[in-house]
Amino acid sequence: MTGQLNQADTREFGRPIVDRPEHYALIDKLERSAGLDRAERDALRGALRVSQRTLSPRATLIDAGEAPGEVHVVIDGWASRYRQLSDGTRQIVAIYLPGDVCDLDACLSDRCRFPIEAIDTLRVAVLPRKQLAALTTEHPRIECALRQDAVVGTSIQREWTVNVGRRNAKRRVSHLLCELATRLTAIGLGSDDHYPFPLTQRDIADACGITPVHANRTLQDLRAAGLIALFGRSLDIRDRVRLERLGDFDRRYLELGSRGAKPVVANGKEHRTRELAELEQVD
Amino acid sequence: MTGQLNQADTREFGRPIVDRPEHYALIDKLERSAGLDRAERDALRGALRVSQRTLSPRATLIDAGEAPGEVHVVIDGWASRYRQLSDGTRQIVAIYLPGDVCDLDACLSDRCRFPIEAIDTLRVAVLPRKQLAALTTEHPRIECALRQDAVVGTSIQREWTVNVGRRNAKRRVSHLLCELATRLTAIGLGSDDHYPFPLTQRDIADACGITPVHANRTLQDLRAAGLIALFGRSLDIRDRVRLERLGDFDRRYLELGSRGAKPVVANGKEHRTRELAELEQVD
DNA sequence: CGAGCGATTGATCATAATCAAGCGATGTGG
DNA sequence: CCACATCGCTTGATTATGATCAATCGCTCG
Repeated sequence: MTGQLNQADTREFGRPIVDRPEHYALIDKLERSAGLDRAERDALRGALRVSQRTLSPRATLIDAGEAPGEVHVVIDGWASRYRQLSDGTRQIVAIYLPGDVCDLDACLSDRCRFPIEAIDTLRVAVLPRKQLAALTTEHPRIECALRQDAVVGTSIQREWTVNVGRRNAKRRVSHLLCELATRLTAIGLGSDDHYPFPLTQRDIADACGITPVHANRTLQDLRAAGLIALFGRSLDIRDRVRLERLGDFDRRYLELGSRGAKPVVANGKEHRTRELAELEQVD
Repeated sequence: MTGQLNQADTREFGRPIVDRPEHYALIDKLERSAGLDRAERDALRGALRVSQRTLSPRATLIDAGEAPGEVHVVIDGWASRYRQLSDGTRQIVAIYLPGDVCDLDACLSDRCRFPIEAIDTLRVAVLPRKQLAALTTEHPRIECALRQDAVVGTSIQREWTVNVGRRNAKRRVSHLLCELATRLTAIGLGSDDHYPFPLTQRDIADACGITPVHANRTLQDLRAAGLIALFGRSLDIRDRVRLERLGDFDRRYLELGSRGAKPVVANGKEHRTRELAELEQVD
C-alpha cells in the first residue's frame, strides 16, 4: 500500500525485477492470441530461460553491422530500434516492450542495419537460431503464433511510416502514446489511463520525426488540452477518447485476433467534417 | 531496334506483356540470393502459373478490411500499398515491383489494414494459403529463400520510416528514386541510369509524405541540379553518385547476400562536414 | 468539343526547425 | 561537502521548409 511512497527500491516499471522471472509476457501474449497447451508453454518458458542478458539503460543490444545469428525476446524493460543518420539525427523505427520479439527473422540477415539499444534497464532472452528452429519444429503451433505476432509487428511498422509521413506533431505524439498504452495494457503493464514511461522527450522526438524542442512544446499542448499528464517516468492519460481521435488511432490493429469490425473509413471522406470539428479544440 | 519508336503496341515497362509469361522475376531473384535447383524452380514456376490476375491501372488488388487468405506475387507492373487517412491524405507505405511478394504472412491476418492497388497495368500470381504451405513444406529451401526476401522487405519498410521521418523533401525523393533504381536493376528492368517510371507526382508525394505541389517543385530542383531527367513515363538518372549521396542511400541494404562491407557511420559524426559540404550545391 | 487528369506556377500561410539561453535535479571528484 | 559538469526539460526569438489556395496549361479520351 505504501508502494507509491518508497518506490526507490522496487520501482522499475512499477514492479520489481527479479532474477529469472517466472512470468513471461511473451507466453501470455501467445496464450491469448493462439492458445497454447501445457507442453508448448513449458517448451517456450524453457527456451526463454536458457540464456538471458541484462543491459544498463542506453546500452546497445545489437550494433549496426553485426550479424546476430540469434533472436532476442524482451523480458523486462523497453528497447528501441533506430537509425543513426549521417547528419547526426536519429530516427527510432520501433519500440520493443516486454513480450516483444525483436524481429523473428533477424537471424537470417547478415548485417544489422538498425541497431537496438536499451531505453532503461533491459532484460532479454537470447535464442540462438538453431535453438529457435528446434523449438518451432518441435512445436509448430508456437511457430505459427510467433508468425502471427510478427504480422502485428509489420503492421505497427507501417503505422509508424504513416505516422511520421502524414500527421502533424500533435497527432504523431498522440498516436505514439495511444499505441504504447494499448500495447502495455495488453501485456498487463499499464491500464487504460496510466502507464510507466521511461522515454525521454528526445526519444519521443526521435520516434516521431520531430525535434526535441518541438516534442516538448507538443507535450505541453497535449497537457494544456487536458489529454495527458506526464510526471517524470509515469504517464497519465486524462482523455483517452480525444487522444485516440487526435492521433487517428485505431486500437484494433494491435488485436490480431479480433473479429467483426469493419473499416471506419472507406474512401476517406465520410468522417471528415465531424472529426475535424471535434479536433478544433486542440489542433 | 525500332522498339523505341513504335512502343505503343508493346510498351509496358519497355517489354511486352504476354499471356502467362515464362519469365518470373521472383524466380530470378531467389535464384540469385539463395540458388535453386531445377525441381525448386519448376515447383515455383508451377505455383506462380496456376492462378493469375490482371488489373487495370489504379484498380485495387486487396481492399481495406479484407482477409485475403492468399499471397500475391507481382509478375508484371507496379503496385502500391497505402493508408487512406480520414483527412483525405494518403500515405504509400510500400511499392511492389515485379518479383515482389506482397507480404508473405499477409494470409495470417484477418483484416487488411493497408490496401494494395495497381499503379499501372498489373499482373499478379495468386497463391492460396494452403498451396503456399504445400509448396514450402515440399521445398523447404524455397521457404527459406522467401523468408530471406521478406527480411529485405522489412528492412525497406524501416528505411521508409526513416525517409519520411528524418529527411527533407529533396532527400526523400532522391532516396526513393535510388531505391527504385536499385531494385529495378536487380530484376533486370532498369539500368544504372535509366528506368521506366509509371508513378505520378502524386504517387511520389504520397510515398514521401509531402504534397503533390511540393513534389513537383522538388523534382524541378533535382532536374535543375542535373541529377535526374524525368520525361513522361521514363526516368533518367544523370548523376547517380550525387543522387545517392543526397538521398543518403546505401544500396547494400537491398543486397541481402553481400558480404564484407562495414557500416559507413558509427556514431553519426565523422562524415558530417564533408558530406554536407558536397551537398551545398543542391541542398 | 468538353471533361478530366497530371503537371506547373505564383502568392501566402503555418508548422516545425534552429539558435540560444536558462533551470532544476543528479551525480562526481577534489 | 561543495564546486562543477551533465542531463533532461523549458522558454523565447527567428528562420525555413513545406502546406495551402488558386489558377493555368497541355494532353488524352469519350
